[in-house]
Amino acid sequence: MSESNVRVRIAPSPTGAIHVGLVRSALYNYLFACKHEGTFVLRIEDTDVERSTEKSAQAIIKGLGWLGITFDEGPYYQSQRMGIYKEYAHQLIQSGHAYKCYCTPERLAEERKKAEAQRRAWRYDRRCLALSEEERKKFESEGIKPAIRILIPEGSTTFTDLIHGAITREHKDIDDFVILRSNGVATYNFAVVADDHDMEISHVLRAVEHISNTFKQMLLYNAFGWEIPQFAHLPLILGEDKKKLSKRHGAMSLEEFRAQGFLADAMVNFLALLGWSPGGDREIIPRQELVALFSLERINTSNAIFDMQKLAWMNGEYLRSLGTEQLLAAFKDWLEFQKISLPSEYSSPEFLSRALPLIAERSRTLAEVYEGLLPYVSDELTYDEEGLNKHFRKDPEGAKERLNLYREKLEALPEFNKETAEVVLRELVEELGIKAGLIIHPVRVAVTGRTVGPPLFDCLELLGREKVLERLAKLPE
RNA sequence: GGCCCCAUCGUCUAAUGGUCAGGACAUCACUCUUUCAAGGUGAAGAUACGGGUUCAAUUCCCGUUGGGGCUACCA
Repeated sequence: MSESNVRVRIAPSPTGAIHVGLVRSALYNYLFACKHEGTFVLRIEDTDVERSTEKSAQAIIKGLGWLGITFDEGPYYQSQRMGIYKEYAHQLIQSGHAYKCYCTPERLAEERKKAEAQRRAWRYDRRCLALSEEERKKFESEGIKPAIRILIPEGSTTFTDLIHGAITREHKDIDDFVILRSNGVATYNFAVVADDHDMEISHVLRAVEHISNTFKQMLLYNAFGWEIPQFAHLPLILGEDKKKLSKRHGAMSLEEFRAQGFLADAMVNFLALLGWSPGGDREIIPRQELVALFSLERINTSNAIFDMQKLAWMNGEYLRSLGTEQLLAAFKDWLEFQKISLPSEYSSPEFLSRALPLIAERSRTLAEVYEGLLPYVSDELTYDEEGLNKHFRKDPEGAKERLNLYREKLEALPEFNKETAEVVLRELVEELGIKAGLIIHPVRVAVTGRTVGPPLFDCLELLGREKVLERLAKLPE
């Protein structure tokens, strides 16, 4: 397969939230396709009619689109290819590679249970392989619909994984697995092979849990006489408890990350480095460079634990690197995603372009930016307990007096801005012969409710004189 | 149980048959500073264990242990 014919795919089941494992697989496929100017196909595995929804399929497209991961082809839907699978399955019976099985699920389950009790591996015993025409007729007349099983030949199968190297498995360890259920619906391994063949997939990049499926799938390719794609099995992403990521891990869906205010570029950068490295010490790598640097050979073999702390750090790096305009756009996008609207007087670019950079500088996520913005856009202040204790309750009268003096100076100012606000504060400090902190800290608590935030005089300017005077007059208890 | 995959600081990782085993996140200290961030400086912290091969192994081989995956008429 020449590199110009690279065709890759992801094949998610549309059954709920978008898992970061899927996102990472999608990203690697995407990077690989971009790098080789190949084609990236989306295939929706919706054969599980009970759980699959079109809404979920759309969410996958939208979510990956947010990250800038886009498809060249598809989505194809497996549910629309049922007839094809059926035809292929019968083709395999014709050629002697598959056979009908009338065994009841109950009998199979029982045999399996028995084997387990004896600590013995259970393989299908091929009871239906040598059925006579008569016996078959009898089952059919009883209304029993057969499943179709593949006939696994003797021997062993080896493939060269692009990440792990050669892997071998003995056929005696593989069951004559069902390819078409008695209800006529293809099983996963069968549909995957039919699809990957029909869609001319050249490289299958998927999670390492599929290694054992690979042998089954290769047996199917061989039975059809089809060309076998290359395989690369990606290491797993584990939760902080070192367990495979699952619903237990809570906030691990793409939507959740977005809701928490992570940036698409940071997510992409972080995920790219979780299981792959370009070598050397680089950490912050823009998208275009990821494409240029990406290679299968440098994908790691061992599983990786998802480190929220590092993601948060990286997101902060990206957040701080944003220009004012980009920051505004990202923030508005986030507000919209969260269905939050700011009071109209505070949603102007004029105000936000002054406020956001000050706050973003000390934030790691857009949710934190919003949190930091609250004192400036909301009429209600909640005072930080620690701040009250530290700056008011120790000496209530003194604090009140100092703040009143400062308030008077601000009120008398011919022009109110951060420079003049600082000048009069320095004056006052000089007059009283005290340290600046004795005024600065209580003022910050009085006007923002908090002990932390942007430099005080920036805060004052942002709030505007009216609001500052009002909040200084209404001191917290 | 059977089969398969994996193993460098707490975490993500780099590196080489000969290195003081490097970087980043997190942690701690110092610094900067009106607070908080950010920044700067520094500290602590890893080749799982046991055998080989070799002048030399973290690197190659085997085993042990540990972790993970699969073992369905789920995907």
